[in-house]
Amino acid sequence: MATVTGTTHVRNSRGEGDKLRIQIVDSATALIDAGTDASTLSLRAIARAAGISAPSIYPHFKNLDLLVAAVVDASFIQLRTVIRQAADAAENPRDALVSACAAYFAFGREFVERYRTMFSADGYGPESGATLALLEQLLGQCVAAGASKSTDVHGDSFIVWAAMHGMTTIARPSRREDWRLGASDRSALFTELVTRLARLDARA
Amino acid sequence: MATVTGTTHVRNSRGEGDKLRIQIVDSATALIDAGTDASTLSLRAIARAAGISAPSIYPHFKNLDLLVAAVVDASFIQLRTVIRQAADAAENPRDALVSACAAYFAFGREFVERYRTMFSADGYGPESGATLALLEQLLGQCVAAGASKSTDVHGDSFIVWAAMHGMTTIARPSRREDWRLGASDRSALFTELVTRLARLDARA
DNA sequence: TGTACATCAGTGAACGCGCGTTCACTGATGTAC
DNA sequence: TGTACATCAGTGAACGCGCGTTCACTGATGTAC
Repeated sequence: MATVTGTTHVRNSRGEGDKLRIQIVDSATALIDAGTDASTLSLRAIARAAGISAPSIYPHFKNLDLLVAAVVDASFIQLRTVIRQAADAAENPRDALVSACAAYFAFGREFVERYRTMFSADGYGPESGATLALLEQLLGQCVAAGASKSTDVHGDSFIVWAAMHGMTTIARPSRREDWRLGASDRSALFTELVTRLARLDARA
Repeated sequence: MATVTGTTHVRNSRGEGDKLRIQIVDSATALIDAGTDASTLSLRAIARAAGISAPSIYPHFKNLDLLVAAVVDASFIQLRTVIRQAADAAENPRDALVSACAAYFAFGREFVERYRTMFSADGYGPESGATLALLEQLLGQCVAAGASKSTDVHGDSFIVWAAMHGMTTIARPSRREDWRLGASDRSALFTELVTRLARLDARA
């Protein structure tokens, strides 16, 4: 785990005190991305990383949970943006769904601890529902275009999401190395998982 | 979260000091099952729950991580037993696999925090591989009996496992209540997920 | 234009708390003679 | 059979630590007159 050394904070000028809020969220995000797990993450550690004193956090966040909630919310927005970009870059609904799912997977694998934090917080924040809704919309477009045989878009998008979540969290790097994946590699398995659950047609 | 009140410990007689080890593991398990999450679980809390003094843990466990590892190992054995019983009670390979998966899901939903702990610890312990191997064996029997079209038992059992894991961890009670599952309920979705990923034939 | 003042951004010291860990100990009990 | 002793199971007090939170403060800067 890398140690996040605190940059010394330069005092914001008058009327710009709210800037620190963003800096605090960014520092907390960096701390989590550096591998600090939920149990080690403390208000004081975040203050150190942000280069400020611990009491300076209070004007911006009443407690650690609300601070983490802000990180989680921002992360869900980031995740949704990444998914949407992947979908928008695709040529057809089927590719859009598959690419979107791949982007989700990639996000979770890149920001392991943050992803975990996003799904550890109670209620997942209001942004998680929007991410699922986006997935549902993409699957709906597949059905409309005749690329998916799904007859329950609502339910199927949920199981796609749940299964992706499992694939994202269970297959961590440096774990389960004793269990070889043989000929089929992990991302191929991931695509296969999405294909079957979304009831996509076999590739032409 | 229920508070686990410590039973007062009666001193073991001579030569039976090892009994405390089991009592400590049991107390830690009870503490976790009562909703104590990983960040709150402490050596002292476990000692309190077991009705002993904190230093009394040291002769049995060098540190908290090793104690939790013991809980995790025992839990994987318990999980595997539950799965195996479900499979053994079934009439055919297909039902065996589906029942085994349902048992897995039920375990994870009953012992939410413990399940989470099992998959939070580094390396998952040596018992997790055995659980996966059991799943693989069940899928293999489905293929042999002509109940599954899988051509990659190794890979397919992995994605079944990963997807179940996602379904187990993401669909927690009291969460996502805003997102209604409509006509199709959760356990039906779970069966559907297993059916598709294990490439089981449509029911007769 | 100059000055007094209110406000703002942020600090440093201090508190009580639960934690992991250590240490010397206590008292019961089996065993050797 | 009696007694001294070693061993065993477990304790209580103490330590230093990082934490969340409070409090009175500091010093820069915009604003009113």
